[in-house]
Amino acid sequence: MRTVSEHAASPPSGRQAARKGRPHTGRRRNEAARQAILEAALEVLARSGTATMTVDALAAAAGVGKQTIYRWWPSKGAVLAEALTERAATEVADPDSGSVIADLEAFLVATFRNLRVPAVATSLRAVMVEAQSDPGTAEVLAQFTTKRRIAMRRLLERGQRRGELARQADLDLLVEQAFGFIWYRLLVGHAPFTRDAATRLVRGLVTQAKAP
Amino acid sequence: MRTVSEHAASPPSGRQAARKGRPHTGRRRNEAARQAILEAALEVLARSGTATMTVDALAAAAGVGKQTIYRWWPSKGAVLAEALTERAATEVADPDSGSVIADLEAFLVATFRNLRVPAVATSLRAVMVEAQSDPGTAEVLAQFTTKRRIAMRRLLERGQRRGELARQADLDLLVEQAFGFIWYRLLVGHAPFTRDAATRLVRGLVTQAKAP
Amino acid sequence: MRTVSEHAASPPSGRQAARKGRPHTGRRRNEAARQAILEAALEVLARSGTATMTVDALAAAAGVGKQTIYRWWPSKGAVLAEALTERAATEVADPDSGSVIADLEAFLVATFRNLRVPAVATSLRAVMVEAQSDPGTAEVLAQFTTKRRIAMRRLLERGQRRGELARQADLDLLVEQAFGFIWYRLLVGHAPFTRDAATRLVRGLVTQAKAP
Amino acid sequence: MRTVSEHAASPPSGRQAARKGRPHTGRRRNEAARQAILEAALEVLARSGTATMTVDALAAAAGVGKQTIYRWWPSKGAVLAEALTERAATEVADPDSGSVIADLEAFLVATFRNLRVPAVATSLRAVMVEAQSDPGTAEVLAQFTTKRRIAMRRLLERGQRRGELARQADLDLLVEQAFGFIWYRLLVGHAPFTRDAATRLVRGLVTQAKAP
DNA sequence: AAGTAAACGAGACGGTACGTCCTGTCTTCTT
DNA sequence: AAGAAGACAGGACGTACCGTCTCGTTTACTT
Repeated sequence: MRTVSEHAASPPSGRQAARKGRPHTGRRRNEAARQAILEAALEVLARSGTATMTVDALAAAAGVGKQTIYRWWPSKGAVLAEALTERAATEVADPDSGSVIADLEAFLVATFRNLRVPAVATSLRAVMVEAQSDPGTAEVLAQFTTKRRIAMRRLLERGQRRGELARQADLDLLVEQAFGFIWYRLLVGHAPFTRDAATRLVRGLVTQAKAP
Repeated sequence: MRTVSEHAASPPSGRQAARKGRPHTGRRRNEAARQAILEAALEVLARSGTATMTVDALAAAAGVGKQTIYRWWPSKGAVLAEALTERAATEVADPDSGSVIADLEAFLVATFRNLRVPAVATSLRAVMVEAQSDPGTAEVLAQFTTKRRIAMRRLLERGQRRGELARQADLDLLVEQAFGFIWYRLLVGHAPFTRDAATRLVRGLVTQAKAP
Repeated sequence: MRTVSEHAASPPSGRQAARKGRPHTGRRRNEAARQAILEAALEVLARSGTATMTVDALAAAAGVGKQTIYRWWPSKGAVLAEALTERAATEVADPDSGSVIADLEAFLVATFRNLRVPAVATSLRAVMVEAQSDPGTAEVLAQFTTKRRIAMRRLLERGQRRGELARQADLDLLVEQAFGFIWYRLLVGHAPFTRDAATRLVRGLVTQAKAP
Repeated sequence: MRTVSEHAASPPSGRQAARKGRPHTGRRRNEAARQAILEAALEVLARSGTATMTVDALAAAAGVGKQTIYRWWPSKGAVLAEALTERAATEVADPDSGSVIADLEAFLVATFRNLRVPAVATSLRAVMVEAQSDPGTAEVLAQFTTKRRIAMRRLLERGQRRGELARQADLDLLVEQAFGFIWYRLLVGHAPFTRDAATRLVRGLVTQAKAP
């Protein structure tokens, strides 16, 4: 997986193109520190919410100097966002059973289950909050959400190709309705992420997608 | 409309009940200051987003002491929420043309037009951010969003009663899909609130609602 | 005694002249905090030298927010310099026995005794160091040293008026030789501030001052 | 002249003695780098004073890795001290005209002229500052100042032997008064190193030294 | 009219977190 | 092995806000 930090590390490689013969000088990035920071981010957040999620606490928990954080990430939120992205990639699969309904249900049920974990919900909320005032976080969040939308869209496209969904179904709209529903519940908090809610959402989306 | 500040102002009234014979002493609340604060809140926010929305800046912009803010509101977010609620009450219509499609389109086109005003979008984002950490703001936001959901639901119910929508259509789901779509775009910012987007959203919702 | 902080507090009074009718608004400076900071400065420094003399430690020792320090002093060094100035005023007297030799000896013996106290020597060194890179401290140090030079000069002037010293004696030169000797020993540390050293210095200065 | 870096460089030579048959392995010390560092030290210092005199800046200015500095010198101040010592050795003369007054005047006028060069004054201040917290620098400074005191003392001794100065004149005191005067002006900065100041100082010292 | 009490603009206060800077050490690749 | 480059842990810096706490003034009601 291509991470943000790999991207952040790319400028030196970029300079490589400019100055031939100097592919890299100096100590390399410490991968252990990177991992420690990402893990500490989730742990600190889980420990007691947004309040204790300070850069100092993060650095201390990771056993790292603050500068090492600021060297590779534009902000606290960007760290968090990357930590989330990395975990999401390993946790949410891309089901392919041959039936859109089943796939969509699997996808959303798994997502909802994930969101019932308080630490996950808190993390996502925190990233969204940061993104509203910090461009660095906003960018990482944009990448994260885009990746998720693409994942669901691909799932739907398979169903459409198989003729399970109407040819003229507006897949992008469906995807935005689905993730909109999720984030809205996550942020407004008026209703929980029950299994039943997932099922109803699937039924609604499929109904819309099948109609000619 | 019962505002937060009226609620916040109640303790003095509470003391009144406790100590008979002393209905009120001292200077009364300065209504001009209240207005100045609410207006300044929107203005400061519009000026340059969530970042500069500090209590000091708000107080300075309103020409008011900080204590005057903290005397009447529990938090910055509460001020903002009240400012928004007060304005929203005057701006939102409830169209009733006899056709759900027309009504829904009117409702959403108006909403989208509103969200294209930068100051409005910024304000809503700020309230949402504030609500994630401040319970007072969260409550106001909950009231606000509930009111909006009810408004759209009523609109849909009229259509359902008239037989325009399927009897078994999941109206609550439709409402959450709609507002989810809106808030998701507002917060992630990956796509604008074009008129076309509103139309597509209406079409999707109606398709889903009409299917048996 | 007019202190630096009083001076620093003067801008508001200065504005008073500009805007009539507004002699002062808002909470006044907390004199207790000022005292606590000055005392903490000496205490922290005495505790373990220049190393622990950080602004955070100073603030913590005084039970004060960092901002309260930065509000009234341009830098750490300026605090220290003021603390020293304030103490010096109370500790070093202006002897007047009728004999320059006796007075000068009293003055220098007292000064040397003071400099044998490690905390005092450390403080003076620290201020001198700060003054080399921080203009704020430099100014306060200049005031401090000027005051001390004036004190010694007045002592010598009395002797000159009484005819004890040659009329053409270069008093400013004598003063700079004396304080030069002191600071040189303090900073280079090649020899201690013994009583005998004080006596020799007095003899040398008087010899020079009496010669026609 | 035995320099600090020669001393610092001795451990490798020490290892040479220990392990016979392996007189030296690997690359030898780069003399060009040593020179570059010493020159950069003076240049960086002259550029804008003590504030910008950081190890990173020094390394960058010398086109050298930081480790190369730390490999050969115990501290920043030691570099500076060596740079200064090296230069001073070439610049200071020991006048011997046959007259103490003339010699002393020549010595001090030359010294004052040197101190009017901003880069020289800044460097000396920096070393003095560094010496207050770094023992290595303190030692080098002690050597430097001792050497200067001895130079002046020798000058005075010649005069005393020739009978130009009183036999009981306290030469050490005179020397400390002279250098005290100089460092005091250098560090407090209340008055410049004019030619007239040098002359007055000479007159004062000679007056004191001639009196019986 | 005098007294009393609350609200007000102003701004200082104790705290907390921020993002930057520097130090002295460690790591990588080159000479 | 020494060098240039530069990442690392650690820790101080000076700034920005927060929510609270005085100040002296203004306004309104009660005697």
